[in-house]
Amino acid sequence: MTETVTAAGTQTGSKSEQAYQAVKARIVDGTYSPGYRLVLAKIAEDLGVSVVPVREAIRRLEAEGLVKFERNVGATVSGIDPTEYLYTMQTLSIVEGAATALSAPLIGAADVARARAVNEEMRECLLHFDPVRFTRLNQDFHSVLFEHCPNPHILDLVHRGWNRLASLRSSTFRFVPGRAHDSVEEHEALLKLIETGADADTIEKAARLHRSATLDAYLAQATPDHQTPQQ
Amino acid sequence: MTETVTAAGTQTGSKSEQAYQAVKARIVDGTYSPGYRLVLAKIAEDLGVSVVPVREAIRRLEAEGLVKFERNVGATVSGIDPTEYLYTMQTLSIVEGAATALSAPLIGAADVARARAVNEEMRECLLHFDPVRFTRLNQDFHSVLFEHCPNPHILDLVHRGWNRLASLRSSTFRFVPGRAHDSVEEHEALLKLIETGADADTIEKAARLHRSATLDAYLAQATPDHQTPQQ
DNA sequence: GCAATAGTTATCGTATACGATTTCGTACTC
DNA sequence: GAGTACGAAATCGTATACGATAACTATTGC
Repeated sequence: MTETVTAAGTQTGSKSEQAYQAVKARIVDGTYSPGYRLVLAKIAEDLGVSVVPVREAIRRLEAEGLVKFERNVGATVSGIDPTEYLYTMQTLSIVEGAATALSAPLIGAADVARARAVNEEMRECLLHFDPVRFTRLNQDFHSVLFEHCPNPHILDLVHRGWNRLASLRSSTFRFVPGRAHDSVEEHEALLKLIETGADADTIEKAARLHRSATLDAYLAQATPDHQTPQQ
Repeated sequence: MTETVTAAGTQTGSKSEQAYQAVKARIVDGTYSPGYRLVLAKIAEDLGVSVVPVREAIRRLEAEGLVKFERNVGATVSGIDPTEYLYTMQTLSIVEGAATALSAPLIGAADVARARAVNEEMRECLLHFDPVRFTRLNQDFHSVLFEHCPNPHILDLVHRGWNRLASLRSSTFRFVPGRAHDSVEEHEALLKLIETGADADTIEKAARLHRSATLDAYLAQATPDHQTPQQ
């Protein structure tokens, strides 16, 4: 559950799929960092397949926003500049909010207990802080909440956003010290809302704010003062 | 503005792009209706290109949900069964709500006037009802609202949803008589909210309900009575 | 007459090959 | 010495070819 976030159903076994998984994994785990030039022939050789399936894989990754493809030039791992980051986080805020609200009525006591256990692990993790582990736990926490999501389309959008963020190696938690602590508290508050059967609107708003707060924290440290980053 | 809804930047000129546009157009305009079997070699011949770019185009369409692709079997135009329709409309409700709320502060008096003009055209269209024209005007109306949307990702999600729905030939308006009338009134109410500078929450909620109401109308006629269509 | 199986056909998946385009380096001119 | 033009190398885009897989059909046995 902790590794690469895989989305919808994909056929296994095909070289194309194999290439897709391989390249995606390398992007998400940071082997190919933003700006890395993806040369079809080179990747094909590395994976022991021809260029055709590799090309197909790259275009799939492009559709997911992990890769930027330019005609007759080639593909590069798409970094997320501040503007893109803002777009992605804003979108995530919306779809995560919706996913949480839709899932909430289907989350049982056992699920809440699991999520709380993960969150307590995160709380402990705050002491001798490890951003990588913290980020992974954070994803686990939300995965528990979302696993009952009744709308697979929305869930898919959430996963895409996560992969997008993962391609940035640097977790926001690393840069904004207080954020990790706040995050744990927000998780607990969210669980309380779910337990008490709060209405969908309240839960959605809380879930949105949880993501927005991370975005705000990022913006606060990224843009020293007055200047708004975009629009 | 009224034709196929095109999304983000795509390279022109390539055979692959050409195939993508051609097949997409045929799906959206109904030449290839849901369930239609898309044979790569046949399409390639029709378009005067080889199968490779066609294959690439098909897979792009698959990523957008317009086509269903099965390994070693082939591609078919993906119809939307009631469940898929529900997922799509629910997702649209959310992203359109967000898109409207985000756009609202950027919509000027001139834009409102244009939107209102379109809406009045829709109102007239109610008299001698033409579902196709009505649907197109409906899209125009919302396009005016969204053209200032500051987040291209969200706008893209809206467009994808629209294309998905377009692949169903049958507009909801055709099946649920009262819906078209209500829709026009909801548009006007939405414009009033935007004009008066209502807060984002209010606008978002109104925009969501606008879409949800269409979904509810569909469900009401699709499932005669008690039975919930899914989950 | 029906079911199971073997053979055939249609279609996909991938490899290889080559033309097209871009990029980079070098030489030449001003 | 700087800028431009030419050429070579790298890489992409697409066509063609062939092996692999699944769907279809006919035949055989019960």
